[in-house]
Amino acid sequence: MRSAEFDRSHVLEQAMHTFMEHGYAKASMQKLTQATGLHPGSIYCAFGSKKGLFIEAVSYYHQQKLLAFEALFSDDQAVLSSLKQLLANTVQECVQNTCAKVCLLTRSLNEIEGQDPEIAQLLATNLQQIEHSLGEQIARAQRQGEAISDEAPLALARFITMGIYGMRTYAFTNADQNILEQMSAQLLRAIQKH
Amino acid sequence: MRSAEFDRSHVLEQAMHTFMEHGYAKASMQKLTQATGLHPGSIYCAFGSKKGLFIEAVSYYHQQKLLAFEALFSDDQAVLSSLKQLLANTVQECVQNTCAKVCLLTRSLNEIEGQDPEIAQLLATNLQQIEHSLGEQIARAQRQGEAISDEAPLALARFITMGIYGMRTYAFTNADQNILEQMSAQLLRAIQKH
DNA sequence: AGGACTCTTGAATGAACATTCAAGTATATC
DNA sequence: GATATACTTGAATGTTCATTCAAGAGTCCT
Repeated sequence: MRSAEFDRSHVLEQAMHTFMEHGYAKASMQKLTQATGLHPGSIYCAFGSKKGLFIEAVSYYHQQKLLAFEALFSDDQAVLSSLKQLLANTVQECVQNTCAKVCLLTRSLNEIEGQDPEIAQLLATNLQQIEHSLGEQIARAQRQGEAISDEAPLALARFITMGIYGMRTYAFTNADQNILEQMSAQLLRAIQKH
Repeated sequence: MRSAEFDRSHVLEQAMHTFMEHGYAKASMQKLTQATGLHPGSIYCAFGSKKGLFIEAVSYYHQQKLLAFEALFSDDQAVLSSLKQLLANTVQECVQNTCAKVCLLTRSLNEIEGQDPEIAQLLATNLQQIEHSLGEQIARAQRQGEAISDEAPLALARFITMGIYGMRTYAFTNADQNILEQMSAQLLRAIQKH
């Protein structure tokens, strides 16, 4: 026996950054071997293929986003203020000048469309899971009497989710923090009671 | 002298469809020659490169969208009803099962990020032009006393634009017509007077 | 210490890619 | 109809790509 010499999390972290920076197609194996420090053979041994590595990197990204979401929406805090923070964090990501400005899930979903149904399905499922969690939080806000619209919580969650997707694409045309903050405020207002 | 044997508009139309279906990177010259009926040499003679062909195909797409926009927002009609129709048309595109479901501009913008600043700039400029036209229409609606929020027309136009971008990405996760129509209604409500 | 097992290495492989160009072909002008 | 001037053709080019694999090296067990 002999255990693998590399730290799987660290490799996935680097691969994730490479895919975020270059997209799926343009993240060549050469870039991936440089970023991860692994040789081609090791990547194929550990992940099977470039696609396999991508799928694990996506899952790694998704896991991180889920954890951040759960940390943000802790039970002892108003849902609306957590939501406001979620949008503020998204804006902060969008105005970065690093690969952190992109959402690996939404960017890859746009790229992969019509190419690989298996990857598209994985991305969609991951995004829907976050949307679903958001729906639960909005339902909680309604139960707790926060000043939120009495529409179906899932409809409100979808609307916010769509808004975040839209902001991410919008930021590629104009990564102006003030504009993105104004959009966040408009989104929040749209789901509040008035 | 001898005039070109192919119809430039027809070639751009076919190239546009190929880029919409496969994205920029995966639309290989082989697929492009098959779709357009042109041989590689002819494409390079007429458009310089794959990138040159893409840029012209994007401009062709943009031109079409601008014409459709102007036809929709004719002067003798309430802006809000044209806007409603614009969103309904977008939903119809999103639920198609053909390449017509994607917006070449937003999809390419997501794909190209961090790869080719020249193309990114072109896409952003084209998208901003439509956003700007929408802003003018919203200003007109305000002047004509339609039941629309009295926020800055550009801010409202940005919000709708963002919403459309969001719906397009959302549709990749769940192309349900009812859901997309509900989102459209939520977007419209958010910019109306209340 | 020796042998068995497994992981690592990185050059080699073949496919797919964008691009070029010399030969071929059609048109226009005189 | 001859010549010049384009446009068309598609095989060839060189590059880049994902992937493989045989040789090498490390680790564990007896």
